[in-house]
Amino acid sequence: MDETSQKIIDATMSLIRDKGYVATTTKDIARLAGVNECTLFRKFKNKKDIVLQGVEQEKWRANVTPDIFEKVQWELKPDLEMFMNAYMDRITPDFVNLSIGLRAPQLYDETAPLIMKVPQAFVSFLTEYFEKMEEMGKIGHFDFESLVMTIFSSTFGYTFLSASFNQNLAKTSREEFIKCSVKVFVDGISG
Amino acid sequence: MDETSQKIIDATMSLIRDKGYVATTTKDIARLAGVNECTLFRKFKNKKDIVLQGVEQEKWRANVTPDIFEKVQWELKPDLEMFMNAYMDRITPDFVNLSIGLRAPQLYDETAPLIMKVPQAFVSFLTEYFEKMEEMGKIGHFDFESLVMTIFSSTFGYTFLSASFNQNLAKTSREEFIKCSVKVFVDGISG
DNA sequence: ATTAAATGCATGCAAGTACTTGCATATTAG
DNA sequence: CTAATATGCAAGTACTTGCATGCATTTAAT
Repeated sequence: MDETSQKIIDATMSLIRDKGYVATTTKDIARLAGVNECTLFRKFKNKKDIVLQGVEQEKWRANVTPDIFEKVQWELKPDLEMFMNAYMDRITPDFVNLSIGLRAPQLYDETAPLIMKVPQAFVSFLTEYFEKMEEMGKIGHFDFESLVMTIFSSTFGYTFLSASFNQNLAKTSREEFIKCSVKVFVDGISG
Repeated sequence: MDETSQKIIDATMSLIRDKGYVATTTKDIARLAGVNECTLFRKFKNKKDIVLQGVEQEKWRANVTPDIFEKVQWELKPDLEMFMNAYMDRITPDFVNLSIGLRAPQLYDETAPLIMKVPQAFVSFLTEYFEKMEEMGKIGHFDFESLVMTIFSSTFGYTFLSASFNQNLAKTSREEFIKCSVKVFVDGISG
C-alpha cells in the first residue's frame, strides 16, 4: 500500500466516522487527504472501493486478536474486569462512530459481516470462558448463552452510550462502571 | 395536521430509518407518500423541516411517559423485569434504526436532545427507584449511579444488538435474556 | 542523465440534488 | 353556483455529485 493510497483511505474513514458514508464526498476526501480528486480514481475503482479496502485494514478495525485474552487468571473478578477493559480499550468512541457511519445500505451487505466480527469474538470468548469455569468447578451451572449476553450487552451498551452521549447520560466513569458491574455480576453468579 | 402532511412525515421518517437522512431524497419521499414532489415544499419549509416536525410527534418517538412505570411493586425481581420489558416494548428495532438514521451532522444538534430523552427517562426512573428502595430498607446501600448504568447499559445493549444483528449475535430470546439478567442483578444486589 | 511512473491541475460531463414556478384540475366551503 | 383551497404536472433553477481526460510537472528508477 503506497503512501498516497493510505492517505486517501485514512481520510475516507475519518470522514465516514464524522459524517457517514453518503454525506462524505470524493471532494471532501481529496481535500482532507491533500491530494487531487482525480487521484482517488487512479488509485481506486470508486468511492465504495476505498471504504472496502479501508475496513480490511487492521488500522481501521478494532485490533481484536485471540491473544487479547491471554491474561486469564481463572478467577471471576479479575477476569471479568480484564474482559471489559479489553473491550473498551479497543472499541473507542471513534470506532463506534465509524461502525455507525458504515451502516449505509450501499455498503451494509459487505461491511456488516466485518462489523459483527468484533462482538462475536468477545461473545464466543466469554462463552468458552464460562464453560471452562464450570468444568473447573469454580462456578455453578448457568444458561451461559444468556449470561454472556447480559455481560456483553452491558459492556457494549456502556461503550456505545459513552460514545454517543459523552458523559451527558453516563456520568459514571469507566473505572467506576467496570468496578460496580463486575461486583454485581460476580455476586450474581456466585450467590 | 392534515392527512397529506402526515403522509409526508411518515414517508420521511420511514426512509430515514431505512437509509439515513442524507440518502433520503425529496423525490423518494414524494414517491413513498404518494404525492407530488412540490407538495412537500408547499407544506414544509424544506427537507429538514419535515424531519423536525416528525421527531416532535408522539408517533415517531418511543412513547415514554411517566405512567410507564406505574406498576411498581417495590419488589426487586418483578420491578426490574417490568422495567426491562417497558423499555423493550417501546424501543423497537424500528426506533433504534430511526435514531441512528437521525445521526446526521445536519440534524444532530437539533435532534440529539430529543433522542437522549428516552434513555434519560429510564435512567432517572431507575435511580429514583433504587433510592426509594434503600429508604424502604429493601436493599442495602450502593453506588446507585453506577448500578443504574450497569442495568440500563445491559438493557440498551441487548435492544441495540438485537436490532442491529437480528439473532445473529443475540441468539438468546428477549424473555430468556430478561429472566437471566434480572436473576443476576437481583442476586448481585441482594448478595 | 534519461526514462518511466506518479501526481497535480484545470476542465468537462451526465446525472442527481433540493427547491421553485406557472398553470391545469380537482375538491370543498359558503 | 361560486370562489377559495389543495393538489398534480411539467418544466426549470442553481448547484453538487461521482467520475473522467489531456497535459504539465514532479519524483524515482535505471
